[in-house]
Amino acid sequence: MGRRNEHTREELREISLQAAEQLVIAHGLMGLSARKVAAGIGYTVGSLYMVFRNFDDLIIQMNERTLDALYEKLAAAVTNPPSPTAAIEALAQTYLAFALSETNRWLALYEHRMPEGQAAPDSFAEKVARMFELVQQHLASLCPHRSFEEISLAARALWSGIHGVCVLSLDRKLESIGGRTMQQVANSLLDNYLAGFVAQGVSR
Amino acid sequence: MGRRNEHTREELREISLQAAEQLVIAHGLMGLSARKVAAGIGYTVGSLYMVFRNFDDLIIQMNERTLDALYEKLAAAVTNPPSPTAAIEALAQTYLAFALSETNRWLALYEHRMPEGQAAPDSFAEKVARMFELVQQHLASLCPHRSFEEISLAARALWSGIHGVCVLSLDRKLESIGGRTMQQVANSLLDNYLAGFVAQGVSR
DNA sequence: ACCTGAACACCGTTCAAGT
DNA sequence: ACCTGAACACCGTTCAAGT
Repeated sequence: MGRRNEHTREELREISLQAAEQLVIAHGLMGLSARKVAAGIGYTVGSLYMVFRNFDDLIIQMNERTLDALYEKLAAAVTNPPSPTAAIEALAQTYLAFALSETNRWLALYEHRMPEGQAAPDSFAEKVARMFELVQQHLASLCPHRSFEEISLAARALWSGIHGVCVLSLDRKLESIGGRTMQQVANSLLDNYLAGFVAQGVSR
Repeated sequence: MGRRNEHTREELREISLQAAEQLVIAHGLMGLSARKVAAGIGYTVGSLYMVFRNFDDLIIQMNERTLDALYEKLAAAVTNPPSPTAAIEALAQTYLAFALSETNRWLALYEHRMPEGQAAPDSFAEKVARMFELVQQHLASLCPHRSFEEISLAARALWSGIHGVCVLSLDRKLESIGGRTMQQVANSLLDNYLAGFVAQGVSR
């Protein structure tokens, strides 16, 4: 057997990642397996290893696409913002909306963990950093007199906070009862933090 | 074979959960398997199903123990607090310290997901709610004139925020660079949020 | 009633063998 | 060079069979 050559390596990679995405969208990261991806594209499991180093590599590459899609939406949401505050609120709102509409793909971003010793590739870390800088940038516009240190700390705190709201809201297991929407909680976090941040110096 | 009767059902459950805990502490949730737990206690895999409905049930019960341990530390940290603000800061600090020292057990709490349709048992949700109420209680002391609605929203926002700081700090994959400690980021979140919350009305 | 051992249906990964 | 098919070492889960 062999030598079908219907697809180039790049095409094989492309349809594999598309198939993986569909499986995750439909059944979450737990519903994803190398064998199912292979079946979905009409190849044998073994052929995936021509294109991906291993299963984690496939997941990481799929997740990088999700990060790209998320970044596009975030960047689009803050082109020509009316004010720095509006920009930061738009970033938070867009992040929440993405987590809500693309839930399974978004969940897969942090459900997946690297094996014990290994770390995610630099390309992955860079895509995360790129999103983080978006927050930092508009926070710097809001408080031009603050030092880089202060801005980066605040950006990290806000970003972590909004992320935490998503995590706890979408994980039904950890979700504490009470009919709050993600948006309400996120707005509370954002507004009160920014009020404190603008009014007083950044803490200790 | 069979009828060894060395342990009662309750003892079997106990040593299984202890073995599971050890495996998670050593190698994370990914290093846990029913077969390894069985090997660790000197039984066959099948016998675990006398005590646990399935593998998820074992994990949930192990995680409930972690929640208990966490709750003990949180509750102990806020007996006779000098002030409501100090109490809230102590809760955050204790939560961070637990995540840092018991990292793999803490990570297992939210790395584990229920299968597609199922939800975690009520006992699990109750333990989460109990921790949440601790925050709510001391936030109410801080702002006695605020409505229950406002307090619960603020508690949820703060709790989510602190949780987000932990998540992003401990997940090496999503961690954005910058030499901030978890404590610094959490303090920024807490202090600025509380400053905003005390100063102005709770947002929109 | 308790526990085993084997079976079943799944995994990720490798690799000799075919074209 | 590409791809398969089978093998390997693992999974969670079930259950007839033994004591």
